[in-house]
Amino acid sequence: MPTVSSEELAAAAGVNSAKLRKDFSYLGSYGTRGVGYDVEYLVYQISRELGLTQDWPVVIVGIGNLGAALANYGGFASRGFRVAALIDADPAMAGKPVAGIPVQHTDDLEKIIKDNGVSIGVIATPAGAAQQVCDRLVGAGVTSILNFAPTVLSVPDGVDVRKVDLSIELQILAFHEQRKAGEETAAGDGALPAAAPRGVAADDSADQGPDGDVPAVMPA
Amino acid sequence: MPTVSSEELAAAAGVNSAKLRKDFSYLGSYGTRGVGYDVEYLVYQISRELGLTQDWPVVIVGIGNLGAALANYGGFASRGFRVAALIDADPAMAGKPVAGIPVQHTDDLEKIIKDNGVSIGVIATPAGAAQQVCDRLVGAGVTSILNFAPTVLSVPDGVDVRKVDLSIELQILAFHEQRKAGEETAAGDGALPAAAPRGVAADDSADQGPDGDVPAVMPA
DNA sequence: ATGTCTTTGTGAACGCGTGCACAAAGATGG
DNA sequence: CCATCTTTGTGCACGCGTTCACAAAGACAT
Repeated sequence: MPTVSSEELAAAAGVNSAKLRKDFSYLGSYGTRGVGYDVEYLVYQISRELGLTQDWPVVIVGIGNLGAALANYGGFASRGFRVAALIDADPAMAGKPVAGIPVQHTDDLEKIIKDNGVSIGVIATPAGAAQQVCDRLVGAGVTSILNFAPTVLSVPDGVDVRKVDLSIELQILAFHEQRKAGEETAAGDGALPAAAPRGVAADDSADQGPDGDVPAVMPA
Repeated sequence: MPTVSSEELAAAAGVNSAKLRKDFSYLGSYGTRGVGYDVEYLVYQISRELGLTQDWPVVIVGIGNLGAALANYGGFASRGFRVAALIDADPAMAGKPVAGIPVQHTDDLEKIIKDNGVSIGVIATPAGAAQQVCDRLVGAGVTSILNFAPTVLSVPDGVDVRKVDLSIELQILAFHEQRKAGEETAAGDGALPAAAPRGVAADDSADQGPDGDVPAVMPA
């Protein structure tokens, strides 16, 4: 039986082994002391807990460049997601296949949602249409929404919304870039004391993920 | 002189006023006790600290659906970003305008970077090309990279990389979705004790952003 | 069966960010 | 010039997640 120890896994992932064991313990204990974790069972358990073993039908609304990019994105299928339908408000798009899936018109949104048992919707429309599309999705039974439009959506309780702002990551890079360059240029006219915010200047670890890394305060 | 108090700002943003004041204090103290913050100066200071007043030329490499979506994305300009060039490996793309900017061939990558003084690069290529493109960008002087390709890039010290995985947000939604549905279905065959991980079950606040919200452990 | 050795699972300590509460600062009015 | 009132700036305490460190559990050899 192939096994791995928490120590090996931790080294490979660059995290603390105790944290890893504690995380695993929340899934229930199925490691064997003195041996480690059964690889196959571990993969299965994590996959199941994360929902990777399920089939999640999703609809993408707004088939512009971004919507098309998402429809073509290969990373979804391997994570248990299946693009059940593409929806766009432009009648000229209707019937045209994108990523092998024919685009359907917004008029049929409710029917599409219900026929496919969709509970997750992706909004890739212009900002102006986002809230309206959101309302219709929720009305049709969608309870989780991934929003790429630059708008804060309001939804009833029980509906999850996650907003992805493509420029925020760039913003964070620019913020760090500015710090790199700012060392020699010193303060300009504003007389900033250049006090180091918590953790920002001391950011040595080369993580590649979205984490608390930059001051959170800033309106849209 | 128009002013705002930390209390007003906090109420509008839905955060704690003390946190807000403490955050502002890291930019240096320029509030007036008994009055509040000078709006105009506050906006200027935050904009400057976040790099919004600067002009950040960026290049986008890989003009597929995603690259085109990024090139067309309106949110960049208002944040101080300017798409200086689009680069693609396909000779058929060369010269063709996307979002009003002519696509240039990968062969000229180094020259383009240097001529435009670009320090931030966006990689929207297929996974296979990402590391190679990354190396060339870094070699040409780019010190910050936004990576949309599903690959962990290795870069020398001093170069920042942020990885955006479009499926992770969906994953998080699916995870919550599963919890919503899982309440009545109870445990399956795996005999999971359904112990509530820290903070996940107790997620009442309806935030819409990427924050520590889901277990971090999972290989790519 | 007994001892040793490896690795898990977890109680306890630590560190850090957030929120509370208050003293200091400055405006404003008498 | 002094009193009062508002709002900032910040020391301190609390809560939570991470890390340490070790006892318990099981495998494996003798």
